[in-house]
Amino acid sequence: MRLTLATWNINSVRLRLPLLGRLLAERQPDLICLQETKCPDDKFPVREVVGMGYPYVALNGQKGWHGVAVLSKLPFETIERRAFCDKNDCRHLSVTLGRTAGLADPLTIHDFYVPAGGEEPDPAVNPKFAHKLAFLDQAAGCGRLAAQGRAGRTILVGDLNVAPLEHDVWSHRQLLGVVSHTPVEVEKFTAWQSAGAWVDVMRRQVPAADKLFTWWSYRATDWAASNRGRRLDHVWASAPVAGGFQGMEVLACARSWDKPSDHAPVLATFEL
DNA sequence: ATGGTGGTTCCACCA
Repeated sequence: MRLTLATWNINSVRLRLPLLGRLLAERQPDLICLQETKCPDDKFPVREVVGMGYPYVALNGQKGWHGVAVLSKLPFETIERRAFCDKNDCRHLSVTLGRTAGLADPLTIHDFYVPAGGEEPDPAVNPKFAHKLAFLDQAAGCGRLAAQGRAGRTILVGDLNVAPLEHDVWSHRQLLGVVSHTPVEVEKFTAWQSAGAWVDVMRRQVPAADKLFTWWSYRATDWAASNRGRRLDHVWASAPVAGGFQGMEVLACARSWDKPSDHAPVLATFEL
């Protein structure tokens, strides 16, 4: 069975519902993981999403900010929401597809929204950066998650808010001191990836020496002309799933849609 | 050097 999944930091699902409709109509992924929905669960546009052909909806949202959601054409066996750093932030959601989705062996999909970390890359003076580092440590230290990466059929996606490789940013040298690309974050991010032996499938397709971005700041006058991007959104797969990886695409054109998110959707296809 | 949210409806806080 072929499964296409998408991940997208949509930066307000209610404001960008028409863009979500366009993405789903044009690309028809089997499942999409959203981040920064900025929407409490009781205000989520479920009816509209069902009308777009996605009858299965899992939500972990809150008022104002953060928030993740999984929309699917295939039914879920289970839904889980995990809290990190003893906060009630809505930053994680996982679903399992199984027999009812036509899969003999279950597949678990994790949707993460890692804290951005603020401006100042010093945990001693910036509690948001301290929170980001603690979150990465906790994610890396989560034994169940690591076990799913090492032994299970699992995919982990989301806005992980770290650009780990030199060519995941427009200028490695100029961003070494900028939150998202600092050595301390990259070290913790890599430790998380190693703990679960996760395969970075985006980089399986695009060599590490080539630039690869998923996010472009709103602050640039012309995002495409300056192309000062970063790869903040990721698709990780456990080895058995990565073995069936068919390809991925960063839908950079969505960054030029009317009233866009500052993140582009990423689509990935697997033969399961 | 922009954009979204929510309450202070213009401004703080977050990304």
